Amino acid sequence: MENLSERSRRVLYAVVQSYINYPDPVGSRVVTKRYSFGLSPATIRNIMADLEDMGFLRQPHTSAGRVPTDLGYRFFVDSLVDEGDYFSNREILQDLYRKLESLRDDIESLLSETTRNLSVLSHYLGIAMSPMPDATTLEKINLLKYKADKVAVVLFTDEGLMKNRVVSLDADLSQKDLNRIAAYLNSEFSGYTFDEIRLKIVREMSKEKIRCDSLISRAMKICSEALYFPLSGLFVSGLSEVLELPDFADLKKIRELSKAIEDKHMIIKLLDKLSEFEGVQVIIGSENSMDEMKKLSIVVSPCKEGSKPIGVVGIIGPTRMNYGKAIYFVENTAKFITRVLAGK
Amino acid sequence: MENLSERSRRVLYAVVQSYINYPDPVGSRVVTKRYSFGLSPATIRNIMADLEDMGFLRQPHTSAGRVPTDLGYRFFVDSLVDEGDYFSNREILQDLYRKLESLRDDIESLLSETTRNLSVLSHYLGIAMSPMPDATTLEKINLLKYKADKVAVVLFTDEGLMKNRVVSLDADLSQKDLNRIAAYLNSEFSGYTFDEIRLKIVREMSKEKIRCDSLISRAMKICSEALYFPLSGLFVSGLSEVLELPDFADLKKIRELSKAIEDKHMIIKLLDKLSEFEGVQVIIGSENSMDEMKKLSIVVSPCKEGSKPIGVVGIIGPTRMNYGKAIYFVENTAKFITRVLAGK
DNA sequence: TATTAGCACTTGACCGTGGAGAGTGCTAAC
DNA sequence: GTTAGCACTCTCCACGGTCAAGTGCTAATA
Repeated sequence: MENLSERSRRVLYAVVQSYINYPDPVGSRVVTKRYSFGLSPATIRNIMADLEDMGFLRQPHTSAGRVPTDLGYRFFVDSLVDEGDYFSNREILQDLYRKLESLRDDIESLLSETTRNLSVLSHYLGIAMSPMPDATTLEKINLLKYKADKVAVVLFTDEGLMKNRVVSLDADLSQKDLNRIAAYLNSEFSGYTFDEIRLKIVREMSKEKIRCDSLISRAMKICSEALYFPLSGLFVSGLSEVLELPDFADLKKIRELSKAIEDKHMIIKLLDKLSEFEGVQVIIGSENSMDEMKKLSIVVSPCKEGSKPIGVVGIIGPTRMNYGKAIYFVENTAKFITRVLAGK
Repeated sequence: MENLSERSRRVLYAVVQSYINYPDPVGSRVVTKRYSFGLSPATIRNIMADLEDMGFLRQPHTSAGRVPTDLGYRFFVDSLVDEGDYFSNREILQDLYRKLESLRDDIESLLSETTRNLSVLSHYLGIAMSPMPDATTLEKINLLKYKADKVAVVLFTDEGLMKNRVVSLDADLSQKDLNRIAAYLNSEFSGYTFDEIRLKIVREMSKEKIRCDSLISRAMKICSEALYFPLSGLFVSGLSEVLELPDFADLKKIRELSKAIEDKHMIIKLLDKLSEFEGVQVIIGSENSMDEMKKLSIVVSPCKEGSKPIGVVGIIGPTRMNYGKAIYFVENTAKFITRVLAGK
């Protein structure tokens, strides 16, 4: 990448730019016309041939123009300087954030509305994930009696998230009993991550088999059931937006896409991995290790409170994506969510 | 419909049956071959022409076979007697229900897994909706202190549903205060539907302006905020299943479909209307008043406890749907959900 | 009178052809 | 090093002709 001449860079940049704006392979003529180089098409052709040899461009077929490879996009994204030509969007975003702010106490709605809005603005898929329960720490646990043999377990996490589950009991405990159990659980588990708590429970339970203190073992049982969360909260929206793009004009690609976004486990795994890093990240096509995503690009940013991840927002689209815009939206939205969740 | 001869009925039935199994327009020949009438194709042609005049069939183009109209499907569905040739599915369903039973305490997961399974079994879209909060009645309300200025409101409804919301306060109330407020709210609102409660709140609040008892007005404020639910829980899944069908082979239809299922409000409105009725209902194509659904069919059944709706499950697919199978699945699944939620 | 055989007709699907257009690589000239 | 010119390649699309399916109609038949 370093051995690219300034001129070659500019050509590559122009090709990517043009292809992002118009979904047609770009030929040497349009490069000279749309981007005023002082060069003839023939010269550009030579440069483009070089860029192809280096793996930045490719030709769909012999007599077509060139299209960026994933490597080409990578170069483009890396050399993308924030040009700030999205100021026109700034006000739209501000407006949007004002509206979303009212959902600050309902993280599920907040994220789901956020993805919807991200998808409408960007015309790609909007995604968001609330933090993985495993990595978050328990602040407080409450037990509420509910019907004769059921108890509602309400969990508060340190980042303002609330989870709840109903657990069936094998006996009819009074609210007083439950309060005692809750107090015990709080003294044992408060401040630990859910992962740690699960471990502790396993250890305790094996001990309990011997001592068989019914209150404690009951407490453990309730807790271990309550900690079973089927899925982290994942929100994806904007399929109909994406279907309007020429990139998904044929049935095969649509099927791939729909399979990809139905496989929530895969996306969660992916986002979870990405949530550890700092700032906006761009994963382009084949850079992605997940097979289903090898023809898509992802722009994500974790929302962090200090160094602790408290969620992820992002955009999924074709590799031919307007990365500048996507990064701008994701970056600002992540900041907004961080502010709302952590803030005040 | 009554003036149809037995013979015509049989032909119509055969056409629908054949078209449901093979997505090609059916001609007079296949009717005679696949369904052993003692008649020649020519005779069948005459009958089919009559059926077309009566609006049960139509021709995609002059030299193609016939395809049922929505009216044709309607006839088919209405004269569908439960033939019980789905016994082979009975065991699959039993297995499935056994697995789902473990989710009995988590209505969200239960419904979401149910739709996923319905879609895989039927190859259509599986849908489910938890009851509309408006029509359900409050059993108990709990307030839990959470951070300095926030309170978690946990609502139990009579049908085993639990909803919760975090509400911000303008003052730092102790848990004791909250308990008093909760007790007051329970005494006032327990046993009423959320709709009624909303009304009562509005009335109370206007009175309170004058009397200005701060506890009560605070209670009302908390309650009214907590009662704002953004959406009833709607679950739709199986898009990738549906995309395999020949009925959604072209881009335009896929776009329509994806728009339709992204418009959750529309579906909720629709299901809500349908949840009032008894038993399995089939809405075929243009019978549906919603524009987005005019090319789709819906098979739904409410889950009821006594006369009170506690949810809806169903299937959405093309009008060329295997209605027998769909009805069988929906009927049994609705019974299962009813049993799980109401039961025991 | 109801049914059927026969036939002409219509239509969409399929397939090869051929021209237009776009874009290339190469060569030779500047 | 750059560029004009040119032959070449490839896709796209419109055209036309054949094929098969299925129809409606008419006349013959039971």
